[in-house]
This record gives sequence, structure tokens and C-alpha cells, in this order.
Amino acid sequence: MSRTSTAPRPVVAGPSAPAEREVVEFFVHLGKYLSLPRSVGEIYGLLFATGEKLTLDDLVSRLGISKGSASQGLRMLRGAGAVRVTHLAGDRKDYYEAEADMPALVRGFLRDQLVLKLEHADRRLDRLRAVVDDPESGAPAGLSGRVERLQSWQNKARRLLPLASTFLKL
Amino acid sequence: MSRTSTAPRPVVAGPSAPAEREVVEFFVHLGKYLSLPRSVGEIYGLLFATGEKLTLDDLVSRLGISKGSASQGLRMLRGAGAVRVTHLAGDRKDYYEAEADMPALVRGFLRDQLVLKLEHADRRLDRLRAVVDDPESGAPAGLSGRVERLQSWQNKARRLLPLASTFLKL
DNA sequence: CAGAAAGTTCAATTCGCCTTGAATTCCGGG
DNA sequence: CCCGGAATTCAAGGCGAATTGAACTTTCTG
Repeated sequence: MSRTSTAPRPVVAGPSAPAEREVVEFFVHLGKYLSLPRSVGEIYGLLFATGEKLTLDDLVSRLGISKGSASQGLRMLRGAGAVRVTHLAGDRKDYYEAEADMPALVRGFLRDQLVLKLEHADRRLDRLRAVVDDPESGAPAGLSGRVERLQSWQNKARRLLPLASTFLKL
Repeated sequence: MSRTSTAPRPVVAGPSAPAEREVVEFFVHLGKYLSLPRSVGEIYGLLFATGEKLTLDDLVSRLGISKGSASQGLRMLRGAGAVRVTHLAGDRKDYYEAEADMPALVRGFLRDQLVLKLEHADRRLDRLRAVVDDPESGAPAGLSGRVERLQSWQNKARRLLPLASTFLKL
């Protein structure tokens, strides 16, 4: 604590432009709304801000995050189709680029996150239905009907998905 | 309080019927997807499962959660329009009942969560735009255009909201 | 008006997810 | 076959959100 004169804050990324920092923060906040880890927002933000192809090590050094975070964050972003991987001849490194096409990005997110979750909910609902319909379960009268309504409503939600996908594509 | 005194049910968390427990778990999981605290899912789940009007103390004893949690969870559910509160003549207690009308529930959620967040994102985007357009910010060429696209896309998302609301109402 | 029951608030604690960093795996070149 | 850079994995720790529980406020009733 006595040697504060040297660099007490080297972690917070290098000499990035204000605009860059601002964009990164924007995506961090946006990600928070979607319950995404901060690191994911930072990574996508930097890629979006620079518009360049960057390597994992670039991200580590410019954002001041660990290799582990960068690796996992990139996996998530790849899975959602939010980034594209490219390679340079005679270079083993992976180069990442932000997928700036929002519709594609959102479609990826809808597909990977929502559909998956809907399917999971589907299985749970079936299970729930089975338990509730079992006379041994002690289900109160009327519960069976309520669960049924739950199911029919969930079907509507599923039908809404492709619709949203189309609409956002415009 | 002796009205139900014959109930052999242990005080500690013991949803009597399997069906009840199953429904509670279902809503806990559903809530997790929406980043809602476990307690909120439990409360709504129990109200949905029984279909009865329950008091705060009923929830505390049947779910095994604290009064504090129950109170805050119920506030959240009231705010989202997921539960209805009623009173009995000559009884000071608040009685809560699950709002089984899914469309209304979802509308409440969309209104309270999404719209609020979209507005916030709006302000952030304006700020971002200002920074990026400032020549001093060191914004890379092309960034301004990308931010612009971001904004136009966000407008589409906003227009999609009422549409979804209508569709799910069916 | 005293007393108690119902509900709310909030500081301290608990708990779960995210991050870290070292070990491990992968893979191409010499 | 071995080396070394690149990326991934995962146990341990950190940090923020949720839960608890007790103090507090409110409101009914005798």
C-alpha cells in the first residue's frame, strides 16, 4: 500500500479509448439483463467496439480478465452465434469477430437459450402432469385442470417464438 | 389457531402431498429462468398447487421459509400481478391467492420488467451515441454506424412487445 | 389505552455463481 | 518423438444477491 505510485490499477485494461470503454460497459449492462456473466458482456463489447478480429490473448490483455474467463465467455458467445471464428494462414490462433448482425444474434439466442428452456419446461410439465394425475399424489381437486391450462398456455408461447424471430429479422 | 390443530403435519417444510411438492419445484425452476429468487417460485407454486387462499403464516409454515422472505416475495408477486390479496370479515390477516390467469400474469411481468429495462437501455444508447460521435472519444471508424444499427434494431424490439402481449392473451 | 397479532424493514449471515490461475489437453512443426 | 504455444478444464476463492431473524410499525380488540 506504500508503493501506490507504481501501477495500482494495471488490471483495468490498457489505454483504451473512451468510446471503447463506453461500448463495453453498454454490453455489460445489457448482458446483466439477460443474466449473462460480466465477462461475456465485456468480450462481446470489445469485439463490437473495435470491429476487429481479436485473439483470446488480446481479450485477456485488453480487458484484464483471466484466460479462463475469456475461454468460457467465448464458448458461450460462439454457442449463441454472437461471434465468428476465423483463422489466418500459418497462424494457429483463433481470431474472433463480433457478429454485428443483430437479427442473427438474436435468432441464435432465441434458439439456444429459449427453445432449450422451453423443451426442458416441456419435460417438466409432462412429469408434473403424471404426478398430478396419479390418485396417490394427493392432488387437490382442480389442480389437474390448472396444470392443463399451464400446458396449453406454454404451447402458445412456443408458437410465438418463430414469429418473434421473423419479426426481428426485418 | 386451534381450528387446524389436529393436523399432524410437522412444522418444518413438509408440503403434504407429492403433487404439491412437484408443483412448487416446477415454479421454482421456472422462476430460475426468469432470475427470480427461489422463495418467489415456492410461494407462487404453493398458491397455485392448493388453489386456496393462504396467509403469510401459512406460507411460512408450509414452505419452511422465514417471514422476511415471505413478505418480500409476496410484495414482488403482488407487484407483478401474480397474486391477488383478499380479506375475510372480522379477520385482520391478508389472504393470498394465485392469479391463475397466465396471460394477465405474463402481461404484468412484461410490463414491469421488460418495458422498464427497455427504457433504461434507451437512455444508455443515447449516451453511448453521444460519446461515440464525439471526435475526442477515439471511436474507430464504422463504430458510429454500428451503434446506429443497434438503435434501429432496438426500436424493432420495442414494437414487438405489444404484439407478444396480444398474442399470449389469446 | 394496553396488549397482542400481522406485517414490514434491515443488518448480519448464508449461499450460489463467477472468476481466477495453475494444471492439463491439444496440435502443429522441427 | 518431443517441444512449445494455444486453448480448455476445474478446484478454490471472492463477491453479490437472497435469506434469516429480531426489532419495529401498524392496526385491531377487549
